[in-house]
Amino acid sequence: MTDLLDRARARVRAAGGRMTGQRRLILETLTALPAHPTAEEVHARAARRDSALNLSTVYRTLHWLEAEGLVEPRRFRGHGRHDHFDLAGAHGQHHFLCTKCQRVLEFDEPQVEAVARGYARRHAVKVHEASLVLYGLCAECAARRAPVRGGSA
Amino acid sequence: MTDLLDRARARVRAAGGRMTGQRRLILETLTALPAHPTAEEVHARAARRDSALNLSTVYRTLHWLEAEGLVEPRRFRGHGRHDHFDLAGAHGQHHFLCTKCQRVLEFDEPQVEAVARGYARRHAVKVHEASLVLYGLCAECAARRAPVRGGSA
DNA sequence: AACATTATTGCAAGTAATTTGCAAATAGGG
DNA sequence: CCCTATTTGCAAATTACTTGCAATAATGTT
Repeated sequence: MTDLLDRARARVRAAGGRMTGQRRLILETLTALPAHPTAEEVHARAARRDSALNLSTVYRTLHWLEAEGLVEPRRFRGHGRHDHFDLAGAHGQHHFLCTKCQRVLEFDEPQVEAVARGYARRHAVKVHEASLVLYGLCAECAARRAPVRGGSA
Repeated sequence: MTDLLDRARARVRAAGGRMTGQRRLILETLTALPAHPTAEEVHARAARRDSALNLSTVYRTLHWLEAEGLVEPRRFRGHGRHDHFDLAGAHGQHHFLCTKCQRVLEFDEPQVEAVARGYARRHAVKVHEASLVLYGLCAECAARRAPVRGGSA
């Protein structure tokens, strides 16, 4: 966790950027928050430590971190139209989205990387990232929607 | 292609919706346009046939078609923050995005569905849709960025 | 074929998320 | 400690999409 933070700080330096208090705070906030927060959520949480922190600074910092490859932006269907941000490598690469309760579950699955490599080879492209998103009903919602056979009769 | 249109029309009927001129036009426009157009693009093209067609009608129709399962919405990183729409089943389920030239290539890959089924079984969830997105450099951009070894010396 | 009913449309105004211009602040090198 | 370019806060702007409402038109009924 903090190891990620250190890597991030080193990279920020290497990129020739200035390590301002705001950037440090935003980076730390990203490690403290649960997965895929929105810019508003990062701002709300970081503002607990620096109430002067501006939302546009959060947006600018997140985009800068993204350009440096330190943050991965994501968008989820059914979650309005805002962006979500994760420290690169801090969470599972793939996601399951419940279309009923909007729950988002992360997972990793090496087979996906194998598919990506196969595609890259066959089409002569370079693949830097693979993101699988599954849409469906989570265990709870599925159970509620399709009760056990003969259950309620 | 027109087979898709017919299925769509039947479904619209079955859903109890009225088959208005605008809906027919939007549906036909979706089959005529290249993959994943934005609402603006659908509107622009459809307006060539009915200049009175309003953009909000396009949005409402696309969302309604989505609710009926006839249209699949997508969002691509690096393509601004608008939604893209495709007639369900009209295009490949998965995508490759070139992070340099923004090109989007579609593909199908049965192995992905296998991964989805495996995940569904292990986690007791129901998966209705799986969407894999690969980010990287297309063949052209990869060739331009990393010339053949010893090429320019 | 005219009519009633109610879904759908066009228009204009509204909203949410994000972006930008600019003057003031400040990190980091000399 | 000072200089300069980078970064910040603030407010206004922009983008992509949504909504309220009166007018219009699709479909069942006669």
